[in-house]
Parts: sequence; structure tokens; C-alpha cells
Amino acid sequence: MNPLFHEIFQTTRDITNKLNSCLKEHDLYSSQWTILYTINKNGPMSLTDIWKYLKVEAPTVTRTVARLEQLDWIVRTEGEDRREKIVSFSEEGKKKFPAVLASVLRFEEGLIETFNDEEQQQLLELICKLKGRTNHWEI
Amino acid sequence: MNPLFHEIFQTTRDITNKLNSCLKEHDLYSSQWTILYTINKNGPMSLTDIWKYLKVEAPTVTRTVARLEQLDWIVRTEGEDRREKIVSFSEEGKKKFPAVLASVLRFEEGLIETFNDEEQQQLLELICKLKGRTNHWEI
DNA sequence: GTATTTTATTTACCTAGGTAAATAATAATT
DNA sequence: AATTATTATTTACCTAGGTAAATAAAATAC
Repeated sequence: MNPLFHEIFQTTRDITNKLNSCLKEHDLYSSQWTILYTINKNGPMSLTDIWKYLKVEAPTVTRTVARLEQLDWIVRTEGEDRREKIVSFSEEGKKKFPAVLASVLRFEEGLIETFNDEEQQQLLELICKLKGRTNHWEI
Repeated sequence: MNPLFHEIFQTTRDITNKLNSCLKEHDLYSSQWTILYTINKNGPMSLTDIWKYLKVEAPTVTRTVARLEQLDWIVRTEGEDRREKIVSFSEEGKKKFPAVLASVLRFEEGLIETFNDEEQQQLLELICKLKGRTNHWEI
């Protein structure tokens, strides 16, 4: 395997693992955090809103949202269209979110602090260019 | 979440998914491919050799190697140290490997073809720098 | 107005990563 | 030599991604 891809995969694993240990004190995992962050940013969302936004398949979101409901971070309510379920913060979740956000922002800051704006921009552009290339591989 | 991290995660998911569909014609998944590639490069290896090389936990390798044995890609033999199991290609696996390698090289080439050497080098360096930062986050 | 199609979600099951603890063989201590 | 510690692998179980198919509600077609 091209060492570039090897490094990219390993780096994302590393980041996910470290993010998970940073989230441990809040009894959360990274994918759970991602959903909380998303509904905090966008307000109440249906499952479809969420998986389209995160570009992940629907069953993955169903599972994580179900777990978040068990843990009393969010509630699922029926939408006007009775097929859809709307995900929003529970009272508990609303209270606890800011502390998690603070932890994660500190973590991200630690990752990126030695990157200047130009380097961040370069990395973002190169990654997006690489992602764009994946579309040229349709079976 | 910082859009940079979001893009990196999404890009690796995209690449893995596309690699999986490229491997489908060979009845393989990406992690299985990674192990085949590794023993092709390094020759017969113990499980510990493999997980240290790939920087993945041991149980993950145990599982994937067991699956590869079921599928008759590899064989596990007892080492001189009777605790360790040595992983090497089966006869079938040895025969089938080159075709898979060719597919994957084509796939990787398609991903990277619009990157010149400087861009590849830049991306590799930025990713490695980012990975290095994860070590500064010890709980 | 009924039948069909589409859409939203879920269920079942696969790979793929992780941790913690069990087991068995080897190495080290005493 | 017997005990203890280390090492290699495995088992059990968690999150986290995927696909395929089931279900139920809504939208569309006829």
C-alpha cells in the first residue's frame, strides 16, 4: 500500500482513539459526540437529516441515536410526517453538553496548535482533493 | 468539529468504501487485503509481527487472519516458540495475490494521479505532523 | 379511490476498530 | 527445581462503519 494511504488511515485511527479517551470522562464515544455536536449546531433533526449531513448510512445513525437515548442525552419525537423521528437534546443532555464541547475544543486545539493557517488550509485542500478523486472510481 | 477533522474522517471512509468495492471481485475486504499485502512484503510473520507492523491491536489481527484462513488465502503454522503462530500464504493465496495487487495498484493510481510529487510529499508530511500531535495527548 | 411507488426508519448481519481478561508457553527469579 | 513474571494468542464484548431486506407512512399514478 502507498505509504501515504497507510499514514492517513493510521492517523485517523490515532485521532479517533485519543478523542475517545478524551470523551471517556463524559461517558461518550466519538460517534455519539459527532451526533450531539450536529444537533447542537443545527437544532432538532430527523434521522435522515443527520445521516445525510454526516454522510454516513442510516442504520449507523439509528444505532448511535438509540444508544444516546438510552444514556439520556437525547429524545426522539414523532415528526409531523409520522414516518420520521426528530432527534433533539434531553434536558440532561442540554445541561451536560457545554462541558463536553469544552473538552473536545481543547483536544482539537492541542492537535492543531503547531499548524499555522496556511498549513491548515493546505492540508484541508489536499484532503478534499483526495476525497474528490474517490468519485472517479465508480464500478 | 473542526471541518478539517470532519473532512479527514470522511475521506478515509470514502477511500475504504471504494477500496472495498474494488476488492469485491476478489472476495476480499480492505483489512484482509492489508494483511495479505503485509505478508507478501515481509514474508511469513507471527501475529505479533503483524499487529506491531500495522499498529493495530492483536485481537483485530487474530480475527482477520482467522477469516483469511477460512477463505484459504493463508495458513497458520506453529512457530519454534510454541506460543506464536506464523502466518504465510497458502498455495491458493500465492496464486491469487498478483491479480489483487494489480487491482489495488490501479485503484491507488486513480486516487493519486492528479497529485504531483510535491503535493504527495506535502500531504504526507502534514498528515505525519498531525499524527505526531496525537502523542501530546496522554491522559 | 385503490394500487403502486417512494421515503423514513429499523432489523439482521457482515467487516473492523477498541479494551479487559483468560490461557498457555516461555523466561526470569529465587 | 519451583515459583513468578512476561509474552503470544485468544475470547468476550463494546463502538462504528457497511449492505440488504423488512415495515410503515406518505406521495403518486391510474
